[in-house]
Amino acid sequence: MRPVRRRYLPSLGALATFEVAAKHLSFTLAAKELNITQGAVSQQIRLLEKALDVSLFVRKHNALELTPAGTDLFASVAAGLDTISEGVGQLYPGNQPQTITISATNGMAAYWLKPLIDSFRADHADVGFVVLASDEDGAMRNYSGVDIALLCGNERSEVGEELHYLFPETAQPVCSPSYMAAHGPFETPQDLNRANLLHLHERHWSADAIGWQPLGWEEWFRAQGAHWERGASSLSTNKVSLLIEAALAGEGVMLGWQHMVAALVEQGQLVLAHPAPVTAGRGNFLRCQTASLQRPAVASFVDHLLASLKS
Amino acid sequence: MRPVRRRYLPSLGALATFEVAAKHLSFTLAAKELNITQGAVSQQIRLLEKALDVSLFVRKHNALELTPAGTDLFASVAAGLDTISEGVGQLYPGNQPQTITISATNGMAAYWLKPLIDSFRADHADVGFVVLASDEDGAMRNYSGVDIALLCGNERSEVGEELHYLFPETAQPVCSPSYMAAHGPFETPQDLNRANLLHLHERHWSADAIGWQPLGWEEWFRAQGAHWERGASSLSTNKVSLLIEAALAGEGVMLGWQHMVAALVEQGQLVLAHPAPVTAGRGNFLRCQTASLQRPAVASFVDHLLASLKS
DNA sequence: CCCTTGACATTAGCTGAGCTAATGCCTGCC
DNA sequence: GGCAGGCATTAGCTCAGCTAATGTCAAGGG
Repeated sequence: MRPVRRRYLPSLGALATFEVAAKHLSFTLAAKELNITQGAVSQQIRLLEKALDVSLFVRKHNALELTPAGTDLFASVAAGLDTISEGVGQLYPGNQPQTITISATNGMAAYWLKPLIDSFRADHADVGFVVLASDEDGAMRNYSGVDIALLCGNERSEVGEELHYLFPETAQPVCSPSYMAAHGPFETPQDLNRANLLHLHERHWSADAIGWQPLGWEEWFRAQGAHWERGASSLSTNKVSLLIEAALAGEGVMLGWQHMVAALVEQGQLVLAHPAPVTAGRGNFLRCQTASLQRPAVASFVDHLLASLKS
Repeated sequence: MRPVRRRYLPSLGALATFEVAAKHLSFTLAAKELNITQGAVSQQIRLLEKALDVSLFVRKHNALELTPAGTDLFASVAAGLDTISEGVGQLYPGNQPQTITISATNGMAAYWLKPLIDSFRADHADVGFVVLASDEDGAMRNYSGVDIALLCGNERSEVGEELHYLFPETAQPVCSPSYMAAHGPFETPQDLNRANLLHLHERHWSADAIGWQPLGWEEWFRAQGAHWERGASSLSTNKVSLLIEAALAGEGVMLGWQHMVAALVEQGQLVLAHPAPVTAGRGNFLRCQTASLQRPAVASFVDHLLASLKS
């Protein structure tokens, strides 16, 4: 049986989808934020325009523009949803002082999350964090005990939780500038066969909290259509931190996840040994309990985190 | 597949349902306004409270009260939906001067709708009305040509339209005060056998625009568990207006639909010959095109009409 | 000029939120 | 004690909202 229309309005969910699409001017990015497919966004917008009997977007090649009607509607829908969100948020007053509990894998926690927390705390010194990191203990992802879980995979949310797509699982070869000076440059993928390739051991991937297909040098060479000669390596470990420290020390070349090494590359501590990436068909997500999101600090942090992905 | 949560909010449709329930302080009345069952409202509110992890209502016997959290949420959700409604309404500017086209049966148009239009125009003198009334022409209900249709039955809305429950189909015996003085009182239903019962002819009920099971004296006596002696009657007509004029003139007793005779009873032109009602298992509805509702005058009139049912 | 890329459009098909219908529970009223 | 009326609950139905796949189109690069 067909849902009833309320307040003479079309689907309120569709209006919220419209708001996200209008914000991004992209159905694809809206789909990512909402964790649904681009086709679902496209269809929902189409049905909304039909129900309202008005065009909201001008479709251009590889771009969207809002129509004047769409611009006006975006303003009022965003304002209306802001009002509603504020009201829902105020159901949970007095949550001070704030502590936010987050779970993540070790590498994610140390090389991506903590810097982000530090930048957040620059403006929110009153908010404390509990960071629960492990590659082995799968229970860390179980989230009755945490506010936010950072996850890799193809996640789904359950009743009572929210899910946000962060970025794809992409890695590139990186090494220290000194290693590059001594052994580089590596102009073709094939050239990396002469480097000391540092390995993330199979045990990392099969650990309980990860449980994914490996994304290592074998996958990298295959993606570039090059032949991996499987030369000797000075290090293979299941500990990402040991790997990164070895790379920083100039020991060799590691495959570095973009989100983990971006800051180090920016600071010049690491350089790209070769620009070619390898991407797994999975993404990184943030999953959060709805109840936690009613706490302003948690909502602020999630906003901060998502905003950081756009800069 | 499960709908995604937007803006960390629970189902926006559920929040809109909550707003209606909070306004009425009744799941039953909210269900009537939304044209869904009371169980659907109850369930939706229960799931909303679970998702928010907060109680919004205190359930009392035959009554609801808003909790403090519910009161706060009601204010913000109503304000948010007002903002969104206003934005949607403004997609259709420049609809001046206003003309509203309404279809109804003859009796409904003459004895209920027109007084309502008059009271509305007291405050909206710039709005004109086209009233299309017929008991015979079923095409009047076809609503590509009308903004609003007043209907009797168990209606359903289609895509692109809204439906509102107005009131049940209930009738009571009425006559003029002079007839009452001369022939009354009628203390038991059986007593009405000695009155001149005025009849709405079968052709009225089988007319194309109505097409319902009759609701006449036979049904009234049966509902009271009394015996109808089928005495002679001075008038039987398929025209409700002729019937009402005969009753006003003191010719006899008619079965008067509450909504049609309420004003005449209030003005003392008619009195209840007997208070017992008969109710058909159907209701009266207002059905309206979504596109029409975007016009402010139409929306205002519908609000006026619905508000009049509460006083 | 052809191929690739990336974003929107569309469609077939799946599924659980949202609904109905029925019934139970509970309290106040008569 | 029985009735009335409103909320709670449940079994079961269905289509809105989604996925997955594919088509279309225009811009950019070789």
